[in-house]
Amino acid sequence: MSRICKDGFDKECIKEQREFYGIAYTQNLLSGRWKYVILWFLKSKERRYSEIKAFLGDISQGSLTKQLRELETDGVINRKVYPEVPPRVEYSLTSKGEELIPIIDLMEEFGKKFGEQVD
Amino acid sequence: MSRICKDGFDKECIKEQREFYGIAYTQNLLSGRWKYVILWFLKSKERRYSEIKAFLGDISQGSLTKQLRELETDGVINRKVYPEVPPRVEYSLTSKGEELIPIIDLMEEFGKKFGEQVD
DNA sequence: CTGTTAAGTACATAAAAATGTACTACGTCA
DNA sequence: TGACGTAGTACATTTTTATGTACTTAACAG
Repeated sequence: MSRICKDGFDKECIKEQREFYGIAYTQNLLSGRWKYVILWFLKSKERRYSEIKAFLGDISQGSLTKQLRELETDGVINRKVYPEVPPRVEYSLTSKGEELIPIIDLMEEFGKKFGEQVD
Repeated sequence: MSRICKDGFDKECIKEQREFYGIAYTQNLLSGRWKYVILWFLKSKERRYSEIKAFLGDISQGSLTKQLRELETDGVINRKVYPEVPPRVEYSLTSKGEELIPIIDLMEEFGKKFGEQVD
């Protein structure tokens, strides 16, 4: 998913005057090959970096880190680092992130309804 | 937004076994720089190609046509051609597309709530 | 006969996003 | 001393998306 604004959501980029400011903001936040799935996975409980990576399977480390950083920057996930060796980092939804759950749920429902018809 | 599968949603690409099949399907359907906004714009009524283009403003013809074709292929919008000259083409949501409205609405709500804090 | 119009198409190019490979840090275990 | 494991970083490269420019079609107005 390409962001409407390449680097974060720039209010100069999509002027507030534009009627579609709302969806544009949200879609920007969620644009990225894996973000929906990551959020979906964090929905039930906090997860370690390695768990997320294993769950997604095909994602590269660089990409995963990037997506997580963006989600963190956008305030939808928390990153908690445990000062241990080897390192342990746990990701969880913030309260803002929790508010995305209804959207994720509807999307899953929609996908289940229409996606599997193709089988 | 990058599609999880480059060319449509290939069930070989994301195996059904995967728990995240549902959201993956939906996010695939909606991945594209302008799709959410296009659907949002079609929400209230059918629109002509030129209206959509004018509304989006910055989109190129090629991109717009591509996004519309994908949405059509995925069955969320209808394309009605009037055999006139100059041509007239009207786009509208299909019933499947209508089912995306609640998602669009929630996203807009979320965006309005969190997006404008940045002002 | 020529210009105008809407909705495209075709193709080369640019920009953005994702990937692969290699490399790091640091305590612990043997 | 040296390998192990987690969560990264760096950077070059590939893949995917989006863009820009030019061209098309056919009826109608002048």
